[in-house]
Amino acid sequence: MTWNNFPLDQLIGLLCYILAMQPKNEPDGQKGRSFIEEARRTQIVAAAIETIAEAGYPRASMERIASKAGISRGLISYHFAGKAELIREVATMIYMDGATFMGPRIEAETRPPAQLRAYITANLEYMRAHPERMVALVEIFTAAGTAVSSAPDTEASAVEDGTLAPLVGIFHTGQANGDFGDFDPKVMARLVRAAIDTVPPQLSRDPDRDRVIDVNIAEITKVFDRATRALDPKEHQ
Amino acid sequence: MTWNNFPLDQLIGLLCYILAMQPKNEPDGQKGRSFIEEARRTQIVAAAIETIAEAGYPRASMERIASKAGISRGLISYHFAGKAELIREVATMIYMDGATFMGPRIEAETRPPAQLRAYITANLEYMRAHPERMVALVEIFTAAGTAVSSAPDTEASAVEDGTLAPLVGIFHTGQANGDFGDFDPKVMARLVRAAIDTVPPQLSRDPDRDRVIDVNIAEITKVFDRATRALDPKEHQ
Amino acid sequence: MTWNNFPLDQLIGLLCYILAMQPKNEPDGQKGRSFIEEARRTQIVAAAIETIAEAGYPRASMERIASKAGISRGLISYHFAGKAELIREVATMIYMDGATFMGPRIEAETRPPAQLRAYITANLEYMRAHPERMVALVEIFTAAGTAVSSAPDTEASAVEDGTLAPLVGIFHTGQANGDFGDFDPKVMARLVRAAIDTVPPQLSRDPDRDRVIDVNIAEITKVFDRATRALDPKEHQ
Amino acid sequence: MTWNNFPLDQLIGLLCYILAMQPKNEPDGQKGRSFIEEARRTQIVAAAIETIAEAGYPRASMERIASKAGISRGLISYHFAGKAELIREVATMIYMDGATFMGPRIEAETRPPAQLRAYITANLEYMRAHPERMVALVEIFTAAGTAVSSAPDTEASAVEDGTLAPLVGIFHTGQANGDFGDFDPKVMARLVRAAIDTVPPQLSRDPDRDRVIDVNIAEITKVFDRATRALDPKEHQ
DNA sequence: CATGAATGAGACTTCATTCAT
DNA sequence: CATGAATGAAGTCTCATTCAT
Repeated sequence: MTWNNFPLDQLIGLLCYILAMQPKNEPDGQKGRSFIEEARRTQIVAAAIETIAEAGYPRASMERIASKAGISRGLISYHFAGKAELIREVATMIYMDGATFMGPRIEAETRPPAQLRAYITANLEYMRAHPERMVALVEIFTAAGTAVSSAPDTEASAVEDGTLAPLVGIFHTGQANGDFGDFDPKVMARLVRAAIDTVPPQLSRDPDRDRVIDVNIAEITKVFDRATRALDPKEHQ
Repeated sequence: MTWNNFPLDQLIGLLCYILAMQPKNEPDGQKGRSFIEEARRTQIVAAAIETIAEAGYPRASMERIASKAGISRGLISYHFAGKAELIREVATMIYMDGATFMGPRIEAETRPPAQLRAYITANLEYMRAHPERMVALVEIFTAAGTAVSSAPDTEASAVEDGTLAPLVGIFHTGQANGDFGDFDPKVMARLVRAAIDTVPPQLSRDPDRDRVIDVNIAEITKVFDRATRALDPKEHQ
Repeated sequence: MTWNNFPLDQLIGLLCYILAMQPKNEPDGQKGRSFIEEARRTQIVAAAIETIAEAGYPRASMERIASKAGISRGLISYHFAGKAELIREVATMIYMDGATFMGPRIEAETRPPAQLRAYITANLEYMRAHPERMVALVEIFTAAGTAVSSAPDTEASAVEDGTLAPLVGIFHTGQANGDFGDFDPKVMARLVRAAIDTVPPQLSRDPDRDRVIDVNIAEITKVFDRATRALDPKEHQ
Repeated sequence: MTWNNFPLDQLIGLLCYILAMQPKNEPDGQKGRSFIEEARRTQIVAAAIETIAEAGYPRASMERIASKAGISRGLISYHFAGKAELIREVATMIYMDGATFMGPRIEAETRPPAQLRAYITANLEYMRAHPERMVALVEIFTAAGTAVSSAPDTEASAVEDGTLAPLVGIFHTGQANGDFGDFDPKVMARLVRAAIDTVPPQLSRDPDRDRVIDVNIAEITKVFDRATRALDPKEHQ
């Protein structure tokens, strides 16, 4: 089982849900987009990330994003059907990039406990490399998340399922082979994500980014190592 | 040391931080308020909680809150100095009520590990009783938190410190007497809170509230029981 | 000709115009008002004067006036048909009181030039005694004056005529007996009033009230003494 | 010393005070403004002047100004950062234009008494040409002046100093060379301005604009000519 | 492909006024 | 006679979006 295939599929599933959240659905998005258009979209998404990370989602108006990108408001509307699509693009881009960054690191491990540690560590290392991206993502998922979700049971749950899928997969495998103890995989996955999502706000507050990352890697991996491992001494180590 | 005094003091410390976030600080606020006024304020706060829980903080406009309460926009302005004061009241009310609910349950336990379990359990039992309150509180602390935080190191950190103080206290005590192992109390407290704050969104999505609460109580207490306890000598190293 | 009768008549004429500016015209106002009612009205008017003088007319809301008086908003509405009537009462009260204060001082002089000096001096001495009243009056006549005047030629002109009448009378008399030179009495009266109305804003700015009053009395009387007196050396002195 | 340089500098000083009254101070404002934008700004400023002159400052809401200009409310916000900036622009525009109009006329005179007459005459001639502008300006400086002034000694005094500076300069020069007698230059300047500011309200009331202007030019110049000139030796004492 | 002018909805607040008690 | 609860209008501002150029 390669990580590259497994979770990326799941992520793409997630992204389809995200994309499906808005009615205006361009044919695919990968099709007839010129080079310039793609470059502009990338530039705008980058500006949006910076703006959201610095000013917070509620203050990230199209105007602010545009001026951060050095372009006009209208140009954003030209390239994106609306603010919702832009935000979706931001989330998608960060997810895809994050998966590319984290995938190999998790794939490098063979046993589920090590994969879990790698998952946590890779997430936080990605934050160390791109703090503004993760800050932005958390902003979007908190501030914008509830604002967007209107049909409670459908979309939001699906998005969550997609987000948690990689972790749930690790837990299932580990429980099957006895590396992990007995717990609800989905609930545990949610706790891991919540723990990881604890970090971006700290990065906004604490200037010593490296220390924050290091401490949290140590503590979070330790917590979930203990929380998930099988209890029987014989099985352990 | 009774829990009644200890964490309530801490919570009041938190509330002072919350109140201090806004300049207009009435002498006490508890003074000459008529019965009708108090009733209206309570009604408006309740309507605000419902609105925030249902529509999310960003969509909880004064208009929506007013119409949920069946009153006019102006009446809210008559009873509250502004939206900020209303939101502060909502947060304060939930915190105070939550402290009243949870205090005795935590106080009933004498040893830190049991206090930690009681803290988690009491939080989630309170959510079972008042799910919309906790949804609203999380909305406020996420959506509004980032929106408000302009001075990075001052307010947000102070509010967080206040929120985490009771847990940090438990951890310090338990580490001192050997009940708990070695970990960073503040980071661990943040993880516990993050785990608990995982639940309100689930309540919005899953109609089977009791099952959600039960499962999460079981899993979260188990996770942090394992994560915090002192290592058995034979397991160590 | 006694000053007491002459200008007071004119002022009452002015006041009738002022009162006529608003449709709601109680029978007379002097009639069936109880003692308590009169006391309340006086108290409210005094609070309005203070509030306007301190906060400026635009900021002098009914709420602020009420709380300055230590009573409720509704009580003002009970005693006055509306804000317009209250403001009219304020203007009327100040005018009447000012006339009572200044009348005898002007009447004490027999020749028009001395009456003019007395008029100016008495006005400024009244400001020294009751600066807040004059500040309030100027506030009302500037900020509120234009806001109220809707029919250009009718009311505003009438009010102005009434205001200037005493001075115009002095000038007519003085020109008839040769004490004054040749000039347009109404225009000159307007200049005298404008000069006097220059002082209240200075009182708001300069804490040394006495110096301000003294300097202005000296300069303004000197200016209009020179400006109005007959030119022929023989007639002069 | 040319008048063109002297008072324009002073006026610019005044404008700096006005501009400094509001925190948001664009680098220059003269920079990259398109032709259309400049035209719209001019149109909006013109509409604001008309509205203020007709309805009075307190009734000159953004809505009224917009509908007078035949545009939407939002468009004003698009071109001006807020109402304060719009009003500042109005004041600035009138001042600059007035200075351009009046400067040469005053500069044409060499001796201070003639300059004073020219100052008064030019002011009133400008009112003849643009009565609504002066009405608006007086409205702003009275109604808005008191509304804005919160710090007594700072802004209001500074603005007043700037306004009076040109006249004070004339008086100082004239007193130094013996053309003027002994009086307080600042107080006298205030009286001259008050006299001039007497005229705009008359224009609102009297349809015969030319007569009003002519009479006031004659009377006001005469009054301050007499009031300021050095006393003839035989008249003295 | 890009701009920026323009709109209109919506949010928060202030305020004068009314009315039941 | 007095209170204070309540309303609704009006005002300023922000913002996403549309559209002519």
